[in-house]
Amino acid sequence: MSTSPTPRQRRKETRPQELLDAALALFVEKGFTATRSEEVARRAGVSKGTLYLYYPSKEELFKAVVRHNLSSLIAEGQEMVDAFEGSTSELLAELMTTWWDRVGNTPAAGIHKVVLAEVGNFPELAQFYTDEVIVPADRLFSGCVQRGIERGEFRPMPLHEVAHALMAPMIFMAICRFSFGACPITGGVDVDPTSMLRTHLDLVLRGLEVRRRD
Amino acid sequence: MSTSPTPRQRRKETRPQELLDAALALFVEKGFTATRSEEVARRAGVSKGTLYLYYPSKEELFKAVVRHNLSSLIAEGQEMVDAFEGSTSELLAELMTTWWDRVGNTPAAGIHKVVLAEVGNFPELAQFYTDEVIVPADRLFSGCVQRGIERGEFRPMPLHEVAHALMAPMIFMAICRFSFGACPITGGVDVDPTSMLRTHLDLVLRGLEVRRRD
Amino acid sequence: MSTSPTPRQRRKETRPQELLDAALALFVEKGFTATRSEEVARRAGVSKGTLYLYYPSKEELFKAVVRHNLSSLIAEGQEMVDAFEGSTSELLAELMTTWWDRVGNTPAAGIHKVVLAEVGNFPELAQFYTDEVIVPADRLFSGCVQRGIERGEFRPMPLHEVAHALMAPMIFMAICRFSFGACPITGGVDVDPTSMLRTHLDLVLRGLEVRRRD
Amino acid sequence: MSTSPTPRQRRKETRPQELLDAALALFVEKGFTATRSEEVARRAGVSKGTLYLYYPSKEELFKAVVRHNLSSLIAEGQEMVDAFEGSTSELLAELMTTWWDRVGNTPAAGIHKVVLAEVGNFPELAQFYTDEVIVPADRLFSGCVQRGIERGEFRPMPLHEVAHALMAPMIFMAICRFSFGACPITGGVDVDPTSMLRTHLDLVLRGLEVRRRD
DNA sequence: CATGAATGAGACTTCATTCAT
DNA sequence: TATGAATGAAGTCTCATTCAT
Repeated sequence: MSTSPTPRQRRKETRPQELLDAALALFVEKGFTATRSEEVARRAGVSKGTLYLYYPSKEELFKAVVRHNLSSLIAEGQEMVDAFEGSTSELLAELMTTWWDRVGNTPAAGIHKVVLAEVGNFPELAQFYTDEVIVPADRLFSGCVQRGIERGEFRPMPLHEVAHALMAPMIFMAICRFSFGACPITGGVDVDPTSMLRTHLDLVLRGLEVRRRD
Repeated sequence: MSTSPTPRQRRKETRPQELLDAALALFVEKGFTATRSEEVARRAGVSKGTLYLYYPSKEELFKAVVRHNLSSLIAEGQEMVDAFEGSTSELLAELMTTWWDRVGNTPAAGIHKVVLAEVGNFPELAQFYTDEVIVPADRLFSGCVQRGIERGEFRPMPLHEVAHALMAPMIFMAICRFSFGACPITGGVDVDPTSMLRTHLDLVLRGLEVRRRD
Repeated sequence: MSTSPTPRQRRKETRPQELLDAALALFVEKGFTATRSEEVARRAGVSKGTLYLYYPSKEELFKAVVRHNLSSLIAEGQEMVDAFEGSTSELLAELMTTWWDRVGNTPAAGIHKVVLAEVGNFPELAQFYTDEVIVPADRLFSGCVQRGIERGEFRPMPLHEVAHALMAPMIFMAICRFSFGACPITGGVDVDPTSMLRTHLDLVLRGLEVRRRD
Repeated sequence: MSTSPTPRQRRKETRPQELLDAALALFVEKGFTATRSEEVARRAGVSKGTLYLYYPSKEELFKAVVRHNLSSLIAEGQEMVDAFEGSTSELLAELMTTWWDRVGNTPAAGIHKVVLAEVGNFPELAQFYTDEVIVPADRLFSGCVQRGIERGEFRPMPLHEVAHALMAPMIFMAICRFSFGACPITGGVDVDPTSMLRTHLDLVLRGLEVRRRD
C-alpha cells in the first residue's frame, strides 16, 4: 500500500531543485562573491551544512545553476532551428522571441551578468562557461545566419560578428534590468523590452536582407 | 635587518592621477568589491594610508574614476555632435569609431562591466552613475538618431530603443574582452573588434536608412 | 610545524556567560574603545568569529554586559526596599552595604567608569544606560530618602540631591580603585573601602536625621 | 619706536596657550585616546606638525594640560586655607564653593573624567597625576578637616575618608555633566549643581559638627 | 542525512608620528 | 619655525568552509 510520501521524504527529492532556485535568485541579485552561502541555504529552507552536502563549494553550486538553467535551453534552441522550415528572417525572429521569453525575461538571463563580472576572478568558471554556453550559443546563432546566406536571403556577412550583433543588445538589455532595475533610481533611461526587441529585429533583419531591386 | 627606509616622496600634484589610473586598472580587472584598497595604493606606489588622504572611501574613489574617465568624454562627444555638418550616417559612424578608440578599446570601457555587475549592491553608486553617465550618453546618441530622422535620412523609429541598439553591441563586446579576454580560455569565440564595428555599423545604418526607391 | 588542531568545543549554553564575564573584565580594565573584541574572545577561550555569533557588535556586547550585571541587581534592591520594615537609617545602611558587596566591590562597579568616560562618544549607549541604570537607581535611592522624610526620621531635603550625595562617594571610590588601583603607583592616597563606607554612612545619616532635642 | 607686534609674532608667544586650550576642550569632550592630535592642532589654528614642535607626544601634551589647569589651582587653594581665620565650616564651604567656580564648573573638571577612565592604559600618566594632583589635593582637604578637629569644631573622624566624602560627590557630579550632559538624552535624572552643592554641604557639615548639647 | 557552532584569514578604515620642503 | 604628505600598525567585522553531534 503506497501512502503519499512524508514531507521529509518528498523534500529529499526536491532539495537540489530548491537549492538551485535559491542560488540562481541570489547570484543574479547580488553576484557570485556577494552571495553568502548561508543565505542560499536559508532561502531554500535548509541549513548551511546541508548545502555543502549537495554541492561541495560555492563554485560547484554555480556550475550546477548554469547547467540547469542554460545548457538545456540552448539544446532546445538547436533542435528548433534544425526543424525549422520557413524563411531565415522568420527563424531569427522566432528564435529571439523565444529566447526573450525563456531566458531574457527570466532570472536565468542574470547569469550572464554574473559571469561577465566575476569570471575574471574565477578562471575555472571562465573555461566552464565558455564550453557550456558561449560556444554552443554562438554555434546556434551563427548557424542561422549561415543558413540565411546560403539560401540567398541574407547578404554575405561575417558570421560571428553578426551573431554577436544579434544577441548583444538583447543580452545587454536583460543585464541592465537586473542591475539598475533593482535600484530605485530616479530619472534613469527606461526602455521597454518588447518595443526594444521589435525595433532591434526590424533594424537588423532589414540590415541583413538582400535588397530585391538594388 | 634594517630595510631601506621608504622614500616618502611628496607628489601632491600627480598623486590623484596615479591613484585614479591604478584604481581604474584594478576595478576593471577584478571588480569593485574584489579590489582591495591596499592593492590600489601599492600599484600607485604609495601606502594604504595615502590613498585615504586623497579619497575618503573606496566608493568615492570609484566615483572619481568614473568622472575622470567617462564624464569628460561624453561632454566632448556632445560638442563634436553639435558641430558636425555632414550626413547623420557619417556622424554616427564617426561617433562610434571615436567612442571605440577613446573608450571601448581602453580600460575605461571596463567601468561599464563593474557598474552593471555591482551597482545593485551599492545603491548610491547606481544613482551617481545614472546621473553622470547613462542619462548624458543616452541624450547624446538618441539626439543623433533624432537628427537623422528630422533631416529625412532615417526612417522614423523609437529614439531610445535605437540608441540602445547602437551602443549595446559595442559596449557588450568591450565588456566581454575584459571578462573572458583576461582568462586563458581555450576554444572561445573570438570576434575581432574592428571587424565587429564595421559589421555592426553596416547592419544598423542600412537598417536605419530610408530606402530611396522603395 | 603542525600545531594541535583547535578543539572546537560546542557549548552554546555556557558561551554567553563566559563571553560576558570576559567582556566585563576587559571593559573595566581597559575601557570600551581600548578593549579589542579579539581579546574578549580569546579570554573566553573562543575565536574572534564566535564572539560575533553571540553579539552582533561590540556595542551590543556592552549592553548585554550592563543588563547582566546591573539591571537585575537594581531590581533586587527595589524588592529589598519594598519589603523592609525597620528604620530608614537602617534601610539605607543595609542598602549601601549590600551595594558595596554586590557591586562596588566587584568588577560590575567598573562599568560606571566606562560609561562615564566614553558614553559621550557613543550616544546610543548613553540613552541605553540612562534608561536601564540611572533612572531606576535614582528611583531606588530617592525613594528611600522620601520614606525617611515621610516617616519623620529625616529632615525634609531635596530627594535627588540627597540620593546623589549618598551614592556618589561610593561609586567614586569604586571607580578610583579600578583606575589607579590597577597601576603600581607609589605614594598614592589609599582609602580603605570598609572604613570609607562606615565614615560616609556615619556622616550622611547623621546629616539627615532630625535632631531630637533641637 | 615699538610698533605693535605683527600677527605672526604675537601668535608665537600665545601658541602654547592656544594649544593647551584646544587640547583641554577636546580631551574633556572625547577622552584622551579618542582625541586626534590633528583635531587639537586644527582647533588651535595650526598644522599637525606644529603641535609636535611644542609637545613631543600626545602624552606630554596631556601632562601640560594637567599642569596648566590643575596644579596651580591647588597651590592657590592651599594658600587660601593657610591664611583663613574663620571657622572650619566656613572654610570648607568657602573652599568647596571656590572649587566649584574655578574647577568643577569649568572644563578643567573634565580632566578627572579622562584620568579616571584611561589612566589604566597609560601607567606613566597615573604616576604623574598622583604626584601632581591627587596627593596635593588630599593634603589640602584632609588638612582642613584636621584643623576642624583640632579646634574642637568637628568630631574626630578619619581624615582621608572624610576628605574623600567631601570631594567625591562634587567631582562625580562634574564628571557626570561632561558625560551625559553632552548627549541629548531624554528622561535622565537632572540635578542642579548649585542645589547639589548646598545640600551636600548642609549634610556633611552637619554630620561633621560636634553637637553642642549631646 | 541534517544541523549550526566554530574557525580564522582577510577587508576597510583610522590616526599617532615622521620628515622633506 | 611651520607645514602637511606620507606611513603602517591596529582595530572591527564578514563569511566560506569544517565538523562534532
